[in-house]
Amino acid sequence: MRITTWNVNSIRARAHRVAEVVERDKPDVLCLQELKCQDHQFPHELFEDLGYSCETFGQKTYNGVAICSRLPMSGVSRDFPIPGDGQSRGIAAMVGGVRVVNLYVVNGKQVGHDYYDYKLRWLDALQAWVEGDATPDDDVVICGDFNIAPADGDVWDPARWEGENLCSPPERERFQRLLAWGFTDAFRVFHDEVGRYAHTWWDFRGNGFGRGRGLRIDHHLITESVKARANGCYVDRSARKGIKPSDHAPVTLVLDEPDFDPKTLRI
DNA sequence: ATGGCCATCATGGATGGA
Repeated sequence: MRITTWNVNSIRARAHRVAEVVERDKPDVLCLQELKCQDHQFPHELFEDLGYSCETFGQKTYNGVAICSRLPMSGVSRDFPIPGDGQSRGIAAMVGGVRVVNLYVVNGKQVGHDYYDYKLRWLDALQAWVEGDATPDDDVVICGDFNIAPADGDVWDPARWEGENLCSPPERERFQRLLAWGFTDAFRVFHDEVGRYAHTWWDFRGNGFGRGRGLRIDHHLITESVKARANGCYVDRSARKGIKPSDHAPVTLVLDEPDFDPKTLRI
């Protein structure tokens, strides 16, 4: 089973780019963030034609998440970890015996901003939600846009980013708290490299992608039982190239494929 | 360089992204 996470930065603006990747890679599960549309505006027909059914949790203009699957989904949850906050940032479903949780973590804007405080509260609520929803013995994958670069090796210029939003100690501590509970950062199971092939997001401004100025902020967190089935995790940098790309690249977790080469890179 | 780029919105400058 392959589970892809991708912040598409508007599904309507990105429909063709998403279809291109999906047709080529055919992931079993596709977790999307930043739909930037309401449920009725989501391109369900496009995904049906590609062989997927989609559960969406949309919102006008901002946020919005969806899980699209080639396999049957059940037990769909929406509107967590802070129900009723009007922000569509969490959706989860059972797929192939795995609890797949798709998150669009609050960006935070800037350390000290109200949005940053909300980010930390949101991450605290996420921790509580996880602890109430699952145990470390369950088969759980939490994936999505975490808006956190966990370590300096995930940042193109750690000195320039030191203490900044996406890299600040308080948010990194919250990421570590999820690991302490029982999750593993799947990408780091298979890759110890730093630099451009370990990044998932590049700023549109100043040709950040072309200059290798990226961060790794999109992740799969997996419990031990899922880790035992994991054979790889790769970033598809090719999706960041070409006409009107998202500023994020898709990241794919590979399960139950013992012949998959874990050093696979999509340049 | 207190910026740059991009998507959205009862369409044009504000908002949010990261």
